[in-house]
Amino acid sequence: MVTRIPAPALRAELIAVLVAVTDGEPQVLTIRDGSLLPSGPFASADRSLQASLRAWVEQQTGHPLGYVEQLYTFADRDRSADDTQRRVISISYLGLTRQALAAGGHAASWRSWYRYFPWEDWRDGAPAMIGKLIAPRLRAWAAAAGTPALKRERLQRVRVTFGCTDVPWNEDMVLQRYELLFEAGLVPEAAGAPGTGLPGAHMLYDHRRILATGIARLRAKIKYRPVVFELMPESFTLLQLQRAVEALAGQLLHKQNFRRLIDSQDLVEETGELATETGGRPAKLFRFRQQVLIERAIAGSKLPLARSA
Amino acid sequence: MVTRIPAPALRAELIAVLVAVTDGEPQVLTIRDGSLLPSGPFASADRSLQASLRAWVEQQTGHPLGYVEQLYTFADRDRSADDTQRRVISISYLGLTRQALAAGGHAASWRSWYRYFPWEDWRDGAPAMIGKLIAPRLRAWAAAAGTPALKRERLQRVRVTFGCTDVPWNEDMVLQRYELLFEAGLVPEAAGAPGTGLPGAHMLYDHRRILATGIARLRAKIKYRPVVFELMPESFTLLQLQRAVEALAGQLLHKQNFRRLIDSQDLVEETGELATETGGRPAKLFRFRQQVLIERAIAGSKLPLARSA
DNA sequence: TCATTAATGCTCAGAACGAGCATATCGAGG
DNA sequence: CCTCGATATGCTCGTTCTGAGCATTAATGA
Repeated sequence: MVTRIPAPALRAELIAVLVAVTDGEPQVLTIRDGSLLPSGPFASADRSLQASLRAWVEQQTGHPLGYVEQLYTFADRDRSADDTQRRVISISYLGLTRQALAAGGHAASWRSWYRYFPWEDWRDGAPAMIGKLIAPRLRAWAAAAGTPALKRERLQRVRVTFGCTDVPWNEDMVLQRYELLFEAGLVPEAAGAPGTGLPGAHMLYDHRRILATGIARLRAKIKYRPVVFELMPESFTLLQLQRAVEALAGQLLHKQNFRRLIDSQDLVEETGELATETGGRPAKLFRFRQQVLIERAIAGSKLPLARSA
Repeated sequence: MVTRIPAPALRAELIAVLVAVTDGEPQVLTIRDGSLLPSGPFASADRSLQASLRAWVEQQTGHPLGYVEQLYTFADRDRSADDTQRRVISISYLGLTRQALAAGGHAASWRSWYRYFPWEDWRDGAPAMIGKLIAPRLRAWAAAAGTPALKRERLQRVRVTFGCTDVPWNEDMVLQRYELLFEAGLVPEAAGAPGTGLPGAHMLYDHRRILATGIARLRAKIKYRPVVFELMPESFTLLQLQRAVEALAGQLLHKQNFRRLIDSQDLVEETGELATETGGRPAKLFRFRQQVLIERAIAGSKLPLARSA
């Protein structure tokens, strides 16, 4: 069972989905004009994977990473083909950071993640493109299935992932939706499908899939772990906090319920100061109670979803 | 940013946490007299990681893997030290299988996972060892802290992870508990801590930690995904299903509420037959409605926890 | 027949949640 | 000064979810 045959040589690379929220937009760090996620070799020196990622990101972007979480590991044939098809193990991470700075070094830049997944942004209601473009094409793809059984299954999947009819929209299924589009040949990344004019920028290799994985993970996580605060400045108003959550979830929340939930969980405390920026009545400023991270490793910053504002 | 420096050679290994439930006991596949999880090299051939794992497990154990999910990837110095400290990337997986068979090949054997984590089994109430052995030692460790602040933080962590006093027991924190014991030097795996007589079998390297990760993941998962069924035979009674969930969660459930939940979710359908084995009134047999996996990728087989039977 | 073991049906109270109404406070513009 | 626009904040209501317990039914075996 423990076969200690020396396996063929591999190399490992780290791929990062770095997220920030600025001005109510969820941003992701990209390179090469937005066509790639930042990635680097695993510096075998003596660091762990995570430390290696941290060091490398901080060196590149110039500011510290808050929360870091492993996303997924996969192994493909080496894409750079520098060798004779050496295997590369890609280990992807999700990282949250407080501010989208100028992004130090080279050609790195922050982009709204809805640039890559415009259909995921429901903050202004259901995006028209779903009903007008995506759904028809997906149905056409389903209709083109070989057998009736396969056709039914495809339709089912379209219904479940893209909702719209009887099934409600589920903001967590980012990856499933992307994979469905991929399978249906509706994204340029799919082999033999030269970009069928669907809105949304694509990426090279499978980087858009990795981004989808990161978004999905983050959207799921904010519901039961207080990770949003990793993306907030030191002090903030409850509305800013709500806007950040909404940006990530791609959905608007019911303001009063959001507040009820936040303070029923003792997640924040008043700083005593007020913010007097935006038109209306000044809002109290809050800060995250770091304590809760120790008090309960569970926490749970669930977010109350609503249909409209 | 995309530095294409050929990284030093590595090797990759797959480590599996294979779980089955037999006779109401959660079992995990081990080798070497229970001291290791099964692991194998990543066959670089042309398979993906997951396919590689599947093939290798099925070849070794002789029966198919149901559900497979990646756990975690980490990189340590090569433990086997076959080379000059070549790095090894360990990719761990959680796999669910239907029956704990004789476990084909070599010295593989199934063991109850509570053999390694006896304090995690609360089906007969709070294990006495927690109050009598674990808690006192952890408190002693906390008391030995350098500064008062550190001491308070340690006590806090003990309270949160092991519950008992005001904080209720949380069955998901398997990993946190193990790591706490590790940090406190109460498990033989910790360097310089030659087994301080705590109950629970240990494993070599970090395999017990990996097992803890797998258990934690599975305990969390059964609450929102219908994965229990991967562990059940074709048809089963509701009580058998409940016992399986209880075995995994390490907690007893309220029978009526469990049933209410199960059928409110349309997870199962009657086969029409009855089971007439155990003493009492014969129970209806059910089977899992495979349909739900397509109907809603969400599903959610939450489990209602209760204090007692 | 009766004790035992389960399966099953039903109720109830409290918590959680979605949704909406109403009021309070600010700045800016007439 | 007063009103409007914009936001903060307080409170209520009905529904659903959930934990917990009571009661009844249906089989087996001594």
